[in-house]
Amino acid sequence: MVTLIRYKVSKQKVSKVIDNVSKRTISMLAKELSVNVETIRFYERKGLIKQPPKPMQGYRHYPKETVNRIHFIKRSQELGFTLNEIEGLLALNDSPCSKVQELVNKKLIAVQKKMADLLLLEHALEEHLGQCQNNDDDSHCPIIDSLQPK
Amino acid sequence: MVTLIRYKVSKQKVSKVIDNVSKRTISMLAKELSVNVETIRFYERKGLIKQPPKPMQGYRHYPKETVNRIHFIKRSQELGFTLNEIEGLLALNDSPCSKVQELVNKKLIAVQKKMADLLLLEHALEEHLGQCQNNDDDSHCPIIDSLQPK
DNA sequence: CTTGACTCCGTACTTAGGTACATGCAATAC
DNA sequence: GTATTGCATGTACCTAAGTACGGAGTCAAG
Repeated sequence: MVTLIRYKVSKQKVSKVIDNVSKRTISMLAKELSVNVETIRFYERKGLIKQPPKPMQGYRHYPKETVNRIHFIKRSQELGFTLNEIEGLLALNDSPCSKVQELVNKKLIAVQKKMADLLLLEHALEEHLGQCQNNDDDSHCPIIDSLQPK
Repeated sequence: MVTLIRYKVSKQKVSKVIDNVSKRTISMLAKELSVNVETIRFYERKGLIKQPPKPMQGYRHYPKETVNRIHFIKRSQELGFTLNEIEGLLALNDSPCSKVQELVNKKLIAVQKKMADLLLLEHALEEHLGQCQNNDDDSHCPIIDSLQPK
């Protein structure tokens, strides 16, 4: 009987059909999410995801839940949140909306501040470049001079 | 004779008058530039400034040149250059203007790219916050949902 | 049955820009 | 003359977000 089943339906196919009970090893999880295996281990060490128990026999396998969780982490990272902040977001799962808004708003303000800084920087760099427009002597650069004291 | 001179002109005053031969120890240098002593040592290790020779007796003293050099470093940092890039800038001291322009222009483009990224981020964050506007249920936040997969 | 690929686990290394500490000696203050 | 700063030197530590490695165990294919 057993051999018959194994003959007809390979483990690979089973894993694709019955998703939440499939043997999703760490490298399969990594591939599914396009992240490095080491990154997953790192998140485990950080406590961002919980490590599934190791069966007496064989390797650990990861539930769909872990996939979702890492997905959440990655999306939040795209929004510019640090892992520490994401830890906070994850803990906020059923928290009042106002709390979440507070965090997101803080991040928004930080982003806006960073942009303002970069705008100043942009102008300063442009001004420096402007000095070179009126410079006939290519062997010496006014930018270097203007970085020198006094 | 010696005592007479020391009586009339204190070491402090001498150090202010004859600047390049004054005994500028590392902590005086640090104070002059408002940087940490450890930072100067770090720059020495990095090769950004050269360590003056240690006299047989007493402590090292630093020439005005080092003051200028660290000044240059700090100004360049304000323009967003990394220490590695500044190493390049310092080497460019008498290089053609076009080379310097190239470096500065590269930095300008990087700054502009970073700003564009942040702008997208800003919109994304604002949009997430917008979802909360139409949310009556403070006990559950739509932002969290929208970070979840599918 | 052996080979190659994968997992597990702990630890170390990476970049950037410093900061801190431990030890020993030098110089200055009182 | 001693106590307190200050310097010299080397090494370790810090954050962030991973990446790499070494050794042992395990699994699957040929």
